[in-house]
Amino acid sequence: MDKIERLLRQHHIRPTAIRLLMYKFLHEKNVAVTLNDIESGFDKSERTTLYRTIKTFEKNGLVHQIDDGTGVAKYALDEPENQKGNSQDLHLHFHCTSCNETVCLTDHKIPHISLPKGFVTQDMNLVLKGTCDKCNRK
Amino acid sequence: MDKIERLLRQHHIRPTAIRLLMYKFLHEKNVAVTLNDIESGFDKSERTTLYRTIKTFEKNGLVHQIDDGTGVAKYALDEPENQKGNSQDLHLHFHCTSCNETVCLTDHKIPHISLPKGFVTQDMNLVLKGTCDKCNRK
DNA sequence: AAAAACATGCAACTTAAGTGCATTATTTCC
DNA sequence: GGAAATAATGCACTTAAGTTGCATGTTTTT
Repeated sequence: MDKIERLLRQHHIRPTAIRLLMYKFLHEKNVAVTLNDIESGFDKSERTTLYRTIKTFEKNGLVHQIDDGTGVAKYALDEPENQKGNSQDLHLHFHCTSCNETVCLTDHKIPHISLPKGFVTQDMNLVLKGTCDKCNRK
Repeated sequence: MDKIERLLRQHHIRPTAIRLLMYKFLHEKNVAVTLNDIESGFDKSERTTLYRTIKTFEKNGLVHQIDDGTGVAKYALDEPENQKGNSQDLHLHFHCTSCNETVCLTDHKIPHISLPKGFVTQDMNLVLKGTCDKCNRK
């Protein structure tokens, strides 16, 4: 409890009730969640607040937004190892078209790609799509 | 003119006036366009029609949709060499955060990526973000 | 030329994202 | 500790993109 509070403070986020709850919520999930997912998990609070909360988390480097091609933004906690270094976490994401879940594959880094002359890369986004381990076992 | 008509027919698309115009429009551009871009280029026609036209093109393998992270779907013509083979065109896209243009880098293929056991990949999406050659020259 | 199939245009709906502003809670500073 | 300042929350509303239903118009088929 104290631990989460300290973590939020480290990121310059005031640890309000909702924020603590949302952090726990995100922490329990091991998949990326949409704002709707979050909303469903919080009967208490209101969409706008949850929206602004996740945006605050994002701005302060606690979560990253994932664009998996479904057209809806998803969010996942930054892993601690990525939080330390200020290097951007260029891990890839896997989107399962069967269960619609998206997971971070944090230990799969995106390979370096050489571009035509004049292009400067600042960021990248790689999403693999297919069926995940859970769905393939069924 | 006839050439485009034949091309559409080859893709089982009836060559109506709007479709011919849209094909030309897409062909002239060398960047991916949004539905809004198309709309702006066609005072004549209506959003719904343009929407359905581009979707018809997509369904019949004439264009591919690109999700560059801006939250708006973009479309670009499939290159002829990709049309022949039925292998999915796994080229990558570059999105310029300065001019907001997105281009297909068709000769840059996405490298193979090995996944954890149980994951089966069917498709993938790689978008690099940064500044393009034109913007860097300015 | 009539029937069938398809394309187009208009209106309306859905969903997600985002903003303005009043109210409530938390810090800061004396 | 209490007042002022700052920030968080909740509600209503707006925007933007995508999408569908249906009536009308056009093309194809026979």
